Amino acid sequence: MVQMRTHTCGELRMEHVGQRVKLVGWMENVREVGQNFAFVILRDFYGTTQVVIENEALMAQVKGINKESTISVEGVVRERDSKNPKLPTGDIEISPEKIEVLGRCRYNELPFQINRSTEADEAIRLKYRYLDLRNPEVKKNIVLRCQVVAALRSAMIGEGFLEITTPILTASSPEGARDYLVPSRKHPGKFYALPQAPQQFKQLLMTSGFDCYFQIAPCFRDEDARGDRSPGEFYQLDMEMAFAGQEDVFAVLERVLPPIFAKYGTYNVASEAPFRRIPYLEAMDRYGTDKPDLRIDLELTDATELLSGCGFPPFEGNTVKAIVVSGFEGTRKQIDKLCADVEVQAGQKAYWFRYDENGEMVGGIAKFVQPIREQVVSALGLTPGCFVGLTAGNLLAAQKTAGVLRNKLGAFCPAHMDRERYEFCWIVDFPMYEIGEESGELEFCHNPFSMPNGGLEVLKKAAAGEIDPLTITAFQYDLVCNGVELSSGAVRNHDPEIMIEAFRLVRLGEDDVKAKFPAMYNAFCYGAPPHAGIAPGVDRMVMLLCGAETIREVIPFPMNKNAQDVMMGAPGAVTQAQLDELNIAVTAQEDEE
RNA sequence: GGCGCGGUAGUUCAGUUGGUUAGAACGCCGGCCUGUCACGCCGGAGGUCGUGGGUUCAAGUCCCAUCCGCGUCGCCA
Repeated sequence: MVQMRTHTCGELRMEHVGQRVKLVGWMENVREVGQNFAFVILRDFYGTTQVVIENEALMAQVKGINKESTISVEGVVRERDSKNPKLPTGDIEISPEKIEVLGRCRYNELPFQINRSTEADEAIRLKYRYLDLRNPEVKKNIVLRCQVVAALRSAMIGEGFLEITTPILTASSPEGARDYLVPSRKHPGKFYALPQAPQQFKQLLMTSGFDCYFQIAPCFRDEDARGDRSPGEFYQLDMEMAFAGQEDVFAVLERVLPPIFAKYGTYNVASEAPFRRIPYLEAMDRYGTDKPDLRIDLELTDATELLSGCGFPPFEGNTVKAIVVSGFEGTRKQIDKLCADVEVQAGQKAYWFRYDENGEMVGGIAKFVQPIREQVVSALGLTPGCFVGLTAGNLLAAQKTAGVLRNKLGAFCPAHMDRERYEFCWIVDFPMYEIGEESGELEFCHNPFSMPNGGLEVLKKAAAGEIDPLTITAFQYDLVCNGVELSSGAVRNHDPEIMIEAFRLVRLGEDDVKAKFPAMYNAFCYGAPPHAGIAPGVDRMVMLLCGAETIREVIPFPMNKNAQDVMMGAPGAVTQAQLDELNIAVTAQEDEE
């Protein structure tokens, strides 16, 4: 068989000069620099190689080929007259004898220029994703993703974990996000659901006696998108360990992640084990969020006692949080922009004043703090040149708004944020219960599978009214890196008795537990091991590693914000015959374009 | 669903208090050019200003409605 190529476009060097070679690739560019004299740039996955055209026949042929056609070039490698040190193959070029078109590009005008695709509108990039991905800059994120996934697999296997796949077609789960449903042909009126996570399956694997499980698992949730949340589907490094607790899970990821972040990351500094553990309440208090960016050295100060009575109406009777920024250099315009951004993102206003070089309170709400200047200076520890950002509201609103303000201030002040690093932390001790905003009643704060700290005893005390159920914490934890929530995990509740007691506090009985999670409840009645796990998001991890602005840059074929694949035309209409077979009647229809 | 920003040439954008024929860069087409590498120079084609109404002598520009995209909040056990 005749070889299609002898080399790739990235590998020819001076040592190959004189060899006869055959290259294939996309015709990226033609630079005509004289009559019957041109340079053709050939690109494949591995790189680019220059082909020099020096006679009338080949010139005529090349001029008849649209850019981005695939071609094969057969010729001799020779040293360049003028070398290009910027290119790995910049010392050589191909003097062709034969050029053949393999796949003609029928259009001389593309939707966007390949090497500038990242500048084009994202909707067009997604529609022509196969062209967008030809751009080496775009492609490299996907390549990185493959490398990271391979490294994660190899590290987890090295830790003694087994990769086990779990079903994609499964049962709808009553808790959590909205499910993607799949109709059942053989069972009219019944539906499968795509898993929101392999949660129940991995716990069943533990009950089956597999000791350490992991999976690069696809997860499906029908919820709206965000910059860091792809609609529809995403991947998790899902893992679970039997006869293990919180610290065992932490130890595994503390061994697995830092080397991968150090090797594949944009920044090569990553936190070392053990990562900082921050209780949930402390994180909210000091950073105003449960996913703090620890690269920012600013913290929240409570200024309620100091300022709620200062006469500024929004502070009256509210919690007030302050962020003191030393050495602040920002113009009035920049401060206004910052506060406006906070308001858009947090939905609440931020206020400010400055303690200037002359020891005067200036700007923003300065006139309210001027009368109590000395108390303010000593309580907040102000030094001349300090900026003070302020938020107010009920405790949670003041904290959350301050959390947003803290991130903006960090981004604005390089002196207070060393970007070039990966800062990990564990957020621990999440509350088990909360008062639901709509119901006004006690509800599970995160998920009902977590083991309460204190076990059965603490739940019974709460049921008896001896303690406030809101003070119960769960063995539930988040892994956070640079302000991004990488994953949630928990020590699971493996004891049916404790499970029933936990549900009883939210007014659900044993029957409800059995009805909602039949497989797990039944399985746990046959002797379950204590177990714990976690599931870091693969997409978000890769996003952090390559410094991408949106999660779509690390997904080969992402959907748009409205959960549509405009390239494939999904979701799309189906035939009446298909619907009939599934016993499905469509009651409303979107207008077709 | 709420709020914010945006939609003008193939692409990215500019377009003044409403006022002549809606511009630029890149791309495309043609010509010149024998060492380019973001090649260069000259010329050319290319527009339902998202869509529909309205105000006006006159609308890319002002008003109303609507569609689409992105961000954000809700949502994401």
